[in-house]
Parts: sequence; structure tokens; C-alpha cells
Amino acid sequence: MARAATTSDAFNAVAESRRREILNYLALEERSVGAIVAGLGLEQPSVSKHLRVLRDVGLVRVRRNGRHMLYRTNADAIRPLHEWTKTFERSWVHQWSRIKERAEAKGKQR
Amino acid sequence: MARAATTSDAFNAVAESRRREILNYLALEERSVGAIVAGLGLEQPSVSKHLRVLRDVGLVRVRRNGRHMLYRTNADAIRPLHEWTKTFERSWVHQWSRIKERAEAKGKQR
DNA sequence: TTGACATATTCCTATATAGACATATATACT
DNA sequence: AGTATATATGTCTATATAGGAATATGTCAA
Repeated sequence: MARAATTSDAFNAVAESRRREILNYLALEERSVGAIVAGLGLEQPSVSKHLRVLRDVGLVRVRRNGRHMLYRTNADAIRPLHEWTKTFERSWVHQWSRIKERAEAKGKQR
Repeated sequence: MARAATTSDAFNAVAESRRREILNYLALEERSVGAIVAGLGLEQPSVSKHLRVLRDVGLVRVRRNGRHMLYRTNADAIRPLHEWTKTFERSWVHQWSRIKERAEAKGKQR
């Protein structure tokens, strides 16, 4: 069996770094395909295809304005990734306390 | 060109759902390969291969105990994903205020 | 050393890309 | 209608899987 399709979920769609760049670029304001092409220095067909994948998994929304297609990031679709990574936050807290403990131990040494 | 290797970074490694399951399973305590096989109901070679990928990108740590290999999740390697998803948090806050605004507007209506 | 247990690796195959290039579709303008 | 602009899609290719089956490697125990 091959890898799961890039359009199977947000995790797979976001695995590609260009697609993450596009999502970053579209996070604050909607942009046309041409703007993405110019802004990120990618080939137009490549951008269109990446947008297609992102659209299929709901990571971007589109609206048409004349002959321009305006895309914007749909942050809600990223939220599940955030939630999943968050489940490991506990360990970082532990790390923090470990660092703190070390710092305190060092302080006591003097 | 094909997709980036699963071992190229945490994003690609984590795209596979089984690997996420394994990371969840190993988040709180270290476990042997056999325990993972039994706990998640996967084939042993499959688990070994997934662990290999996770190990290559630093998502798990191993130590040997007799003939058992004890794996545990290295949460620090997940942190970059968390940080990236977090950059979109702003939009969720906006959503929150939008919901709040709506709720307040409804309250005023009465 | 031999056997049993635990884990890793190899080989094979169907499948899915991402990029480059060419081309199709859609819309606006004259 | 005809042309220019903007975007999407199709084709081709090299590459990388994930799963299954078989097998190799490593470690302990008698």
C-alpha cells in the first residue's frame, strides 16, 4: 500500500512544506493565485494544485472576484492538529519544571 | 518528483495515523515493541518500521532492556508542529469574539 | 551450543504523489 | 466575435511509500 492521499486529512495535506507556506501566506488576508505565485515564487500550475489539495481538506476557502480567485486560510481546519499536538504539552511542562529544578539546584549550590 | 520522505521531518512522519497512535501510546510511559503490537493490534514488522521512521526524525527515544526495546515519545520533537499550528490561533480568538459578539447581541435583543 | 523469544530488515507490489510542460476553461474588455 | 488575462487541469516521470510475507539479527536461559 502507498501513503495515504494528501487529500485524506489535514495532517497529510500539511506535510508538504509549500502548502504550509501557502497557508501562512493566506492566514491574515485573502490573496489571488497570482499573488501567491509572485509572493512565494512558485509555478502557477503548482500553486493551483496545492490550493486544490488544501481546498479538498477544507484548509482554505475560495471566493471568486471577476477572473481572480481569492483564497484564504481556514484556521478552523488546522485546529485538530493543534489539539493533537497539545496533548503532549504535559511533557513540556515537565521539561519546564526540570529546567526550573536544575536552575534552583544551581542556585542552591552557591 | 514524489512526496517528501516520511523521515524528512516531523510533519511528514506524523502524517500517518498509525504513527500518531503510536506516539499517543508512548506518550505517558515507555513500552516495548510487543506491548505496542498487542496494545494497538498491529503487525510486528509494521510497528518496527513505523518506529524506525519515528526514531529517524527524533519523535521517539529507545533504550534496550534485555531483549526488549523500550520506546517512548519525545514530545520535544512535536513542539515545532505545535508552534506552527499555534500561529493560526489568532483566528480562533477572532472566532471566539465573533461568537461572543453574537451572544451579546442576542442578549441585548431581549 | 541450542532453542526460544523479541525485534529489525529485506523483498515485493500497488499506489500516490510533485514538478515540468502543455493545454483547457473562465472571465473581462474592446 | 476576438483577444488578453487568470486559473485549472491533463500528461508524463522519478520516487517513495505501507503492508504482507519471509527472514535476519540479537539476547537470554538451560
